[in-house]
Amino acid sequence: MGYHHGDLRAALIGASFELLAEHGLHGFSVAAVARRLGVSSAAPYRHFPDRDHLLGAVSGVAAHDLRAAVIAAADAAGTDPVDRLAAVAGAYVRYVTRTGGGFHVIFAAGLSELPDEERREHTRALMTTLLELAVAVEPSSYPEVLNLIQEIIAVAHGYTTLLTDGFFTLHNGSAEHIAARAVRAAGDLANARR
Amino acid sequence: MGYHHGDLRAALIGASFELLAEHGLHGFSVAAVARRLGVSSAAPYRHFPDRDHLLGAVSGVAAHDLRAAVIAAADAAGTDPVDRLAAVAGAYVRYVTRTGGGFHVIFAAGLSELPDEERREHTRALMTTLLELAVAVEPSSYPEVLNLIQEIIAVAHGYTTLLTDGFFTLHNGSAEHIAARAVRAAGDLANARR
DNA sequence: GTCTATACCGGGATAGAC
DNA sequence: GTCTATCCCGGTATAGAC
Repeated sequence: MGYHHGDLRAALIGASFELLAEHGLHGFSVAAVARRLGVSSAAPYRHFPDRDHLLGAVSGVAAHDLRAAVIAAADAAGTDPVDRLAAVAGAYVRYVTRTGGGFHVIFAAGLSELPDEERREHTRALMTTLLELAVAVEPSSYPEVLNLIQEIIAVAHGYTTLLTDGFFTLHNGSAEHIAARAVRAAGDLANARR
Repeated sequence: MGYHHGDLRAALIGASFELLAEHGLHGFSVAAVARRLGVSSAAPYRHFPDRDHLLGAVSGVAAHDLRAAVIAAADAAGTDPVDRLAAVAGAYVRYVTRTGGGFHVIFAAGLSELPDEERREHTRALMTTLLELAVAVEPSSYPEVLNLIQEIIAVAHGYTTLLTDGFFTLHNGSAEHIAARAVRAAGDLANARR
């Protein structure tokens, strides 16, 4: 076993993302993360009390980084509220296929019990940002705004999971291709609500 | 261990659906299926050579039953092609939340290697039915029709996985509620392509 | 702060009795 | 056709050495 020199805690989170991106939540395990870093299977437990706490830390980083990616994509899309909201779907597909940190990780079962205030704050900020982008399209009642953003999330998440599950053929199955189609579908949904 | 009298093969497939519906693909295992039926963990291997062959049989039944549910929902929706196509999303949400047999099972990794001709035929028939419903909305080029039905599937599958992952609150999270919202979103997508 | 070693568990799969 | 018994593997987690 190699001895890890440096910030093992951060390295564990980074390696967790690699595993999630390559093999999904199913392929994530404390043992596999340790193996990838060349440290013993006991080493992670010096930094995280158990599997869920490591996954919780990953979840917090994912919520934070996904929010940044969403904001960047919206700003790159210009000033039209529909374009900005539709860009969310593209950012989601790209971020999750690249890092594995989607809503199934951010809201993974068992994590809600963790009293991790920093993580809760990141997920809350992410949802607030998404709601703000939706309210710019349809500034009506809160339930309708929530409905709209959930529609956008559903189509983006659906495309992403179908892609990572190998549903699409190689020709139609690049992340860029699917991201573009998710943006188009999200734009259609947003326009229908305007 | 109880001794199973009757059609254990069929019982194994039925118990597999129960497990999938309750705990998802993650909670599916040959041992758990056997436990649920009160038979020994070795008994399933008299009917299926390994885990993937059992899952493959489940996949074939799911494709067949999902197609029937889709056809019934389309017919119940009337004659408007958009309504008929949108009904697909509702049928998908209802069928998968009830049985666990969604596209992630029908196209589960490893199953494509199985030379199960009956299963292949069921999945092919399902896709043909879906394409027929889509082509009635937009009878243009094949790529556009494929694109449309994949959009519908993405939004239906996205809503379903978010629902089973506990993303929605209890108030907004009943299967019927989500199914209705999937139908509305699918209708908007279909209308945008018409 | 990381290692080695270990206990425990659940799942996949097989051998041989009945 | 199903059972009991068993083996192997990988994952979670802990104890104690360094």
